Amino acid sequence: MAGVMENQLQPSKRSGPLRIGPAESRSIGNRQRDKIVHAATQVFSRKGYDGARVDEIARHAALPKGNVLYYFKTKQDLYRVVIEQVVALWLDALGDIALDTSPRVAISQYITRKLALSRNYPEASRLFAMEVISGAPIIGEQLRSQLREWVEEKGLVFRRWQREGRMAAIEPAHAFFMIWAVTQTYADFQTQIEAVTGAKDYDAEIYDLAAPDVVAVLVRGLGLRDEELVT
Amino acid sequence: MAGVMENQLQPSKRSGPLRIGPAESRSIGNRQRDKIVHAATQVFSRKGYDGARVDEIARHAALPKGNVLYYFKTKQDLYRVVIEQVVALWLDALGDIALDTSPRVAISQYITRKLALSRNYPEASRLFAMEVISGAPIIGEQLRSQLREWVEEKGLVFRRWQREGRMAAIEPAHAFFMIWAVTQTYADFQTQIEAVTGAKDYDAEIYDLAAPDVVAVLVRGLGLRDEELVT
DNA sequence: TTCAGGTTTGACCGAATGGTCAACTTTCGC
DNA sequence: GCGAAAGTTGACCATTCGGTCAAACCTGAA
Repeated sequence: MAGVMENQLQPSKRSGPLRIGPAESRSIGNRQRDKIVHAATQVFSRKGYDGARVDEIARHAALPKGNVLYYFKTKQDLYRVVIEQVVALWLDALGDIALDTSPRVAISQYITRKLALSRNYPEASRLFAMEVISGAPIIGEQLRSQLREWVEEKGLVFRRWQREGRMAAIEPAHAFFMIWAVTQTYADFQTQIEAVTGAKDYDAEIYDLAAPDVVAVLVRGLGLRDEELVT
Repeated sequence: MAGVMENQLQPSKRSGPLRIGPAESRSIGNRQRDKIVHAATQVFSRKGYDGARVDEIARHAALPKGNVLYYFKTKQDLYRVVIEQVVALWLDALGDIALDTSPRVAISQYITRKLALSRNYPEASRLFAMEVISGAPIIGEQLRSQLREWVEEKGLVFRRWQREGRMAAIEPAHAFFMIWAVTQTYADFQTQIEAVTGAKDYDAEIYDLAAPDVVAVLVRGLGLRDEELVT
C-alpha cells in the first residue's frame, strides 16, 4: 500500500541536488519520485494538505503538474507517502534510550538527538505538527499503536529510575510530552522565535544557543542528578 | 482596521448558547457576528485556513452561507478577525509576571495561567499554532512588535533574578520558549497525547495530572528555589 | 533499426467553492 | 403604523484546482 519507503528526506541544507543513502534502486524515474516527495514535503509543511497546490509542488520539483500526477495518482497518495515517511523518520529517530549509562547521560543524549532532528528536518517537524493539530487523520493509528507502545516501554525504565531515586517522580509519559514539546518548538515555531529574537541566521543564533539551555533545564527539571560513574 | 474587538472567544465547555462579558453592544446582529466568529474559530482551528469551508462554518453557526458572507465580506476578512482575536487573548493572557513575590511563585502562577489557557481555549491555541507554522502571514507583525517587546521587558526581570542567584542562568527568551512550548503542547498535540495515553476524558485525566508535573519540572529546571519569604 | 515499455507534456474537463445578487422579511426609530 | 435600514435567503456565477487523456518522446533490448 505504501510503496517507496526508504527515507528520502534530506536535511534542510543540502549541497548537491540530491543525496540518498542506498545506492540501489536508482531506476530512471525513481529519482523523479524523490524530487517530487522532497518538493511535496516543503510545500505541505508550510501550507498544510489543503493549502498545498499540486501545481506548486510540481513547480518546486521543476516538473509539469501532469508529471507529478503520473507518479502519484492523487494528491492524497502523495501526501500519504510524504507523511508516512516523516513518521518513519520520527519513530526511529526516537531511537533507543541508552540503558548502559546514567539516566542523566541517556536523557541528555536523547534530547540532543531530538533537537538535532528539529534542526535538520524542520519541514518534517512542521508537517507532523500540522497533521496532529488537524486530528491526525492519517497517522492516528500509528500513534495509537507504535508510539504508544514505545512510550509505555520506556516509561517502565523511567519508573525504575524513579524508584531508585535517580529521577524525579514525574509521570513518565508527561516527561516525554515535555521533551518533545520543547525540542519541536524550535522547528515548529521558528517563525515566532525569529520574530521575538530577530535572529538572522536561525541555526547559528538559535540552535547553538538553545541547545545547552534546553538540555540544562530539562535535565535539572526531571531531577537527573550528576551521578558518579563508578565501575 | 480590525473592528469587533472585545474577546468573543468562549471557553470550550460552554453551558448556555452564548455568554459574553460586557452587556453593552448587544445590537441585533452583533450576536450573529459572535456566533459566526465562534464557529469559525472551531473550524479554522481544525482545518486551517484553506481546509475550512465557508459553508461548513455557516452550518456550525446554523446559518446559511449567504448570511455569513453578509457579515464578513470575504473568508479572509473572517479569518483575520478570528485570528486577531486569538492573538489579543494570547497577548493579554500573557499578563504580567508578578514582581511582588518570589520568582518561584511568580513563574509558577504564570505557568499555571498559561496551562489554564490551553485547557480553556484549545481551539485558539491550535489556530495560533497553525498560523505560526505557516509562517504567520497575518500576525507576523504583531509578533515582531508586541510580543518581542513583552519578552524583552520581562527578560530584564529574569536577568535581575539571575544576577541575584534566584534563577538559573538561562537565556530569558528561551525560558519563555520552553514554557510556552510545554503549556501549549497540551492543547496543540491533544490528539497525540490522547493516542499515547488512551485518555477518555482529556481534561480530567490529562490536565489535572499534568499541571503539577509541568509546574514542578519547569520550576526546578529554571532553578527557582523555594525561598523563605521574609518581611 | 525497430519495437515496446516507460515517461513527458499541455490541453482539457467536471466538481467544488468563494462570492454576488435580487427578492423577501424583520426590526426599529419616529 | 410606516418607511427605511438592516438582515435573511437560495439561486446563481466565475474561478480554481485536482485529475484525465492522448499524442509525442525517449531509451534500451533484440
